[in-house]
Amino acid sequence: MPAAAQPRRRRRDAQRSRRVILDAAEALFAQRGYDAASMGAIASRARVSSALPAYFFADKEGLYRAVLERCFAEREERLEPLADEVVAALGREGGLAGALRHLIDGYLGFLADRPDFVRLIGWEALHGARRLRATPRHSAAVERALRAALAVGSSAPSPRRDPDQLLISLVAMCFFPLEHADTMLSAMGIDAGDATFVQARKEHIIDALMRIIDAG
Amino acid sequence: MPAAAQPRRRRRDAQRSRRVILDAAEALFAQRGYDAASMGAIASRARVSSALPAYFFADKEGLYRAVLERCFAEREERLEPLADEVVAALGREGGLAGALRHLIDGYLGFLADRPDFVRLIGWEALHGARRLRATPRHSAAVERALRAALAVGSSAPSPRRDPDQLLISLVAMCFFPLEHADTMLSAMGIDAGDATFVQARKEHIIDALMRIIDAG
DNA sequence: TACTACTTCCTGAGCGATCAGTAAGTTATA
DNA sequence: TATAACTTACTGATCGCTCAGGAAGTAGTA
Repeated sequence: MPAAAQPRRRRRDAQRSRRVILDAAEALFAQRGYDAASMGAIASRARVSSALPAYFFADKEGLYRAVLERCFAEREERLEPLADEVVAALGREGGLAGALRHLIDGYLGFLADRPDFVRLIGWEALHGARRLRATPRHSAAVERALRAALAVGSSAPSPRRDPDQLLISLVAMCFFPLEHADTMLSAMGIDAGDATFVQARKEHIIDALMRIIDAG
Repeated sequence: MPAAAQPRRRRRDAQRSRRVILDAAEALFAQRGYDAASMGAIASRARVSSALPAYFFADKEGLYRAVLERCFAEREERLEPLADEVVAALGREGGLAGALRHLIDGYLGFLADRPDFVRLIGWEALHGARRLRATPRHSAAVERALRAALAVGSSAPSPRRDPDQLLISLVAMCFFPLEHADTMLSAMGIDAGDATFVQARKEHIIDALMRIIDAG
């Protein structure tokens, strides 16, 4: 038989199996949401039997939590160094403007690189963040960077320089177009993936934040 | 028999039945999402038999679409007059500032009055707005008001005055805190329903937009 | 008014499909 | 051989939907 269909029995490797299951689960949970992502579909995508996910992660709930934990851990790995860089940049010549640009650039870059993360957060928001409460979910990285930036600006406290409000607006301006690419942006005739739009969006956000902070 | 358990057969009323079914469906679709809102639960909440929703609306899909259509029609009823008022306010003494305040006030008021609408849009966004394409979904009201406001400001065209970018930021700043009350705001220790926060949020948005537009 | 014919509204029961979870069995590896 | 890795087969529950039929209302006719 020349090159017959080789069953190609794969070597047993629990770590690898866990990983491919987590990958498949992340993709399907992000794409379809918790309810619509069936264990069978996850197993099928991971090319394992339908019972293996439950073997490693106890049940669907456990698998979902493992996905969340891995996503949030990755967020920390990306945003914590970013915050350090932003704080460092505040002391250099570019000053506030350069630091703010680095912050927005890094944050938007993270969101663009991790669409699954954005979608998982979206599902969680609609589910009242019930499953989020069990996971370490507070990333103070962006907040830390923004507060540091505010500290070097004019020191006059003002309602519009309220760090909380500013942080919400920052995240909103970055997050919202990704969440609503198929609703609002599509209705406006905008392709959220278009490079020109993404660049214009970034410049708009940086400029807007500088003006709100009123630096200079 | 003194006041025995009266079955209280209710008078037949197709219009009323349609309405109570739509009300129940809207509440459950908004709360749980399309998949998790079962026809049985909807019927139960509407206090009708489990088969009546399908009798009136053909199937679950039809019921969902009817809910969406009613919600979007109500949005038009609220936002179109608002846009007219904003345009009218642009000509008066308050000028740009007053008009912008009226716009944000009205838009935030609508969103606060219709949490079901906000949540339904959220579910739709995550589902790729598949079911939204069939309904009239484009409300140009806010866009119309904003463009009119921009026209009376300084006429210099600038990237930061790009009406599209500005509209996205406006909606993002208003919408996002409502969508992510249980995720980001909760993680920040903020109660999104707190009156003080809501007021501060409104002032922040108005001030931010004025600064981005750079009027005066 | 009284009766019949017909339509619309509404219910309860049940069918087929899907899903999460489990238990028992099989194979690879140490 | 003992154990961990993995599969196959199965169960109970739930869901969307259909269907037969009954109750309520309407129109026509006398």
